[in-house]
Amino acid sequence: MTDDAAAITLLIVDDHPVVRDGLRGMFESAPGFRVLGEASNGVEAVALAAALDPDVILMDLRMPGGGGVDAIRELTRTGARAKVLVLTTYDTDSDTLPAIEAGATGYLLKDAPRDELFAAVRAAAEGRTVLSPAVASRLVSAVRTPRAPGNDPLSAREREVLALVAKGTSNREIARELFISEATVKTHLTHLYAKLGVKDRAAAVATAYERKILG
Amino acid sequence: MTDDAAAITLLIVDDHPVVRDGLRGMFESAPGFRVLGEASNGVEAVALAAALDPDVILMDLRMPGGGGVDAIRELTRTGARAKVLVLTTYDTDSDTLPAIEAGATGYLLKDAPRDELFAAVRAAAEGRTVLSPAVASRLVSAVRTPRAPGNDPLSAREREVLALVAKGTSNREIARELFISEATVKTHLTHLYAKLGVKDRAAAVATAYERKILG
DNA sequence: GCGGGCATCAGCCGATCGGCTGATGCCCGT
DNA sequence: ACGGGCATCAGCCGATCGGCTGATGCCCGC
Repeated sequence: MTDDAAAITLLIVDDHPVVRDGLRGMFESAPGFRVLGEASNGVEAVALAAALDPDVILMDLRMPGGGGVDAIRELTRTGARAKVLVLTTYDTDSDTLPAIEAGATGYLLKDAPRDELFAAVRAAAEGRTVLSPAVASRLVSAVRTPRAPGNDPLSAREREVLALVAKGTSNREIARELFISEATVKTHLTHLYAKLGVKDRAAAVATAYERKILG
Repeated sequence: MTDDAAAITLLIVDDHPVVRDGLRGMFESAPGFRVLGEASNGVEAVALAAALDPDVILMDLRMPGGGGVDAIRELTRTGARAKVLVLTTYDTDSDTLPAIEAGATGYLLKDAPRDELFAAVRAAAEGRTVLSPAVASRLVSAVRTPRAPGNDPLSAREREVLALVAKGTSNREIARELFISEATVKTHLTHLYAKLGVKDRAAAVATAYERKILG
């Protein structure tokens, strides 16, 4: 079954051997697919993609030594023929949008059923976009809000709250510090999370440092 | 009562007018004290301290436009005669140790009873150190642990966890990402909090950026 | 004068976090 | 061989957080 002439050829990229084995086994035991190789990080992936010229690359994000997003960007830049199907563990992954912007054809969660995975790979091979429901809904909301989810300036009050958060101040303490209620602090936080495109205070602080809002 | 020749002269520094009024009223209605002036930030405080030459400066930390710690450092550097008594709202304040290092003579919480406050000011005027119990216990634990609570290098694993925290990853997600249990993630976090001298993930991320561990 | 951004507040809820206590195994340096 | 740093894990608990829904008042620009 590995020499099916019409088979869709695959490259598997994941830093976890267990996952690679699982995927390989799954696709090798199904008709219509052929696994050409495996890579354990983004750099390897780019090299192998050039050497093996697969139809579809199943790619994890967040790998030591060459992140997935960078690899996708590189593949896109060099005009690789392969379609990239991102296969990640959590939809909460903050790299969702960057990955798609970088040129990923699809974005699935690892807990997707086998059949859904097969269908997704076939769809990706044809260039059709496949998104898991959670990611899809996130995308529409991102589009619905035309603001660049990154360059939205924070209000003075929001920066003030953020600065205190960076010092390890709790919401209640921030409230007393600024003479407002805890509810208001939470509102400010919710707003600045949205503006920064993050989901908790730790990531907000990190993003703020990256963008020179703090520091 | 404001022209008592033996009165202890005071400078009140706090960004909240309410607090300044409260302190002024408290000390003006008590014998043995004379309030020379008020400042609402650190810069003002340094200037007024030079002009008025008070015995004791009651200083809040965390003020807009010139933080309290910087002001204390400046006063110490210029060899001001005044003793600085830090008067802050929470003992959770992360500036506790820096303030004392900078040269503060005492450190009290604002909810201290009047008499305790008076006694503290008298003690400060004589150069004796006064610490609120919470701060005192923190100090001993800081001394008990001879490591500089700031320069303790993180282990590779701790840095790994911290980097994920900065991306907004939850403990559970980090656990799966690194193939360890959530309990272990929490252990790493507790350790790196101690090493960085912070109390939550947001402050850890901020400190890591400040020290170029991240970014 | 109306929409919209901003700041303020309320209450509920489940999820997550952080503290505490305690334990095991590994490796390294003395 | 012993101590110590590191990594791993458990369970309990209260505190905190973040999401959700909804509301008010202010000010500004069109």
